[in-house]
Amino acid sequence: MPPVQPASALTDHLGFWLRLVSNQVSQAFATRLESVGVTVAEWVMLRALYGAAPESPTRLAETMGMTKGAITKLADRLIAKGLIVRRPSTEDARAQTLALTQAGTRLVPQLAALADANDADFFAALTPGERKALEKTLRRLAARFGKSPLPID
Amino acid sequence: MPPVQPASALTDHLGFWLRLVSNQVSQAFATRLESVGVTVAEWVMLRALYGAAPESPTRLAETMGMTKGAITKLADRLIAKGLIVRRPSTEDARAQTLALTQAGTRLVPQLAALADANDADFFAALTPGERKALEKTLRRLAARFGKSPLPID
DNA sequence: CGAATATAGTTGACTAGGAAACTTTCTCTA
DNA sequence: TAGAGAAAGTTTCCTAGTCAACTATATTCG
Repeated sequence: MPPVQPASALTDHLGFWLRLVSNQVSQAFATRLESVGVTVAEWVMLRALYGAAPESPTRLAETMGMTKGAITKLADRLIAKGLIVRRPSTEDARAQTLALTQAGTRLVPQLAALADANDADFFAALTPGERKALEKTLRRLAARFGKSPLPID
Repeated sequence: MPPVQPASALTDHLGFWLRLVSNQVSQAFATRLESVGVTVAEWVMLRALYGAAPESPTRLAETMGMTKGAITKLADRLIAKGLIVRRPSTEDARAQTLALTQAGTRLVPQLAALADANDADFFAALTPGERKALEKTLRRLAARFGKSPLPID
């Protein structure tokens, strides 16, 4: 083996640990959602539509941090599952609106309960103080970026 | 709008904030790597091979948290770029080994410098104490899961 | 020893998302 | 008020993964 120049390790970066833990939480959540036949991205869209006026795909794309093309396809899937409906806007002939169906509306609280349980389980190892500190730090970092898209929770 | 049952918001979950910030860091890092024509997954594999004996795809799959199929394709790309080589194992006729080429070996320290810069910039908003606390918390959470795959940094 | 089983790696079918081209409709301005 | 440009959505093509089937070789054990 040739002598190698020093190079920082993957684990030397906070970004690494952030990503590792984030992946673990999301994977655990995805597994829970799977039992209800919903993906994480679907949960995010359903939650975004819950208790809100019908939203346009463009607005959803902005808040969810996805492209409009991705929103079109995600919406198609949720429509196929009967959880949302797409209707032409009455004001703008170009625009569409997305809204929950009754089935979708009924589902969201259940999904929210899964999200609560996942979060509680995952962060149970932390003391309340640590949880608060973590949240504060993360919020601060997130804020540095101005208006950020929602991640896929 | 029908009366809705209460449902926790996306932002009520620590997992949400973790994911949001993780996405931001990774996106920023991906942008830096793009200038060198390397993806984040490629960086992880290159770094894993740096200063180490040749690795088998199976071991890489475990440490990188990807399937063997994904490793095959990722390795194909790095081979096409001339950064790694694949050779049959001398001990096991089924096995392959992956190792950096000279070009790959030369590249890794540059990529590590990009990773360092990305991390420094991103977490510059935190005090040293906060950074330490964040790292400690993340390491603890990560450890709860026993041996975890590397995430895509 | 030889058959069953396990393991290494690749491949193909599929999924989810991004980027950019495209259609339709709207808005703004000369 | 016509024409240029912007905006809303969809569609197409591409990328990067997963999963499961498959081939080839190793290992185990009756």
